Amino acid sequence: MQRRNTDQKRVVLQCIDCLGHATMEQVIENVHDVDSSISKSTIYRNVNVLLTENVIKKFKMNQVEVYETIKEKHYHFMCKECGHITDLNAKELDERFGNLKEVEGNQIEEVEIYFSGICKDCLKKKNN
Amino acid sequence: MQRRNTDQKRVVLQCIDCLGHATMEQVIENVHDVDSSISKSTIYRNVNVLLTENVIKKFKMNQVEVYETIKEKHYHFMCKECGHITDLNAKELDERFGNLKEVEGNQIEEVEIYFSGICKDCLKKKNN
DNA sequence: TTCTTATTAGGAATGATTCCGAATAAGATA
DNA sequence: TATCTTATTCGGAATCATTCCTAATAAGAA
Repeated sequence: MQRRNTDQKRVVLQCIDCLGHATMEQVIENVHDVDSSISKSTIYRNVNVLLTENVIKKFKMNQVEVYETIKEKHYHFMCKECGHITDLNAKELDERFGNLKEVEGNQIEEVEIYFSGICKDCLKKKNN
Repeated sequence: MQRRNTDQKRVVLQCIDCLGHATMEQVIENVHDVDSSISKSTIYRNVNVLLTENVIKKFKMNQVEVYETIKEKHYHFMCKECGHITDLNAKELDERFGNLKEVEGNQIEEVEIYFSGICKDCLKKKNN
């Protein structure tokens, strides 16, 4: 099937990209801020199209489903206080986690890691 | 609120326990095999009760939401060929992952790790 | 055994997501 | 540029998992 580029698809991608991390609810809200005539079904469809095109990806942590555009490899940290998700630089963590190829006879192809705790900013607030 | 033990709750827990890892669909099916008069809403409610009581936990990997009883700490490996989930012994992995307390200024309290790839059994089949 | 009230069955309500069909428009072709 | 094919859109209906509601039931304390 020949894919087409539409304004609607561009808006959906742009919203996910500039939000950084977004729930479906936030994507819909943001898209409607830009153009409220874009229907929900179009937003859902384009999110799925972008997922199958590997332009964005979806993950879930602490019960929250989140979309983001695919950039360099990194990990996620969610703050239990403020709920904010921050990207963690992959380098430092990859040295630790990246070279695991086999565990108990099973061949490992992917490792998903989600960190949670208290973020830098909330730690500061607590110490004041 | 004073919690009560009911047959329905016991059946729900027993089913999750002996299934090892179960989707909600599998839990419902299994509970109904034992006693088809237990209503869906009762199953859902008890699963949620067991979650808040920290008797079972829920996690999601590769788009599949799974329930299991809480036992010793371990990690999960999902096979991309057969879809089966196996537990990985925590010891070996904890030495590697367990002692990370801080990354980029954020205080880490929990680390969730999900492995996927090709399991022992599917590797064997491929090599035959 | 009695009494309080947490729990249940079962069906209705909810809400997120997908489906559908006629209208529109992307983009290939001449 | 005009024409044509068909992917995409809108928007409302359909779907489906989950939660809510209410009268009836039963756990477990007294």
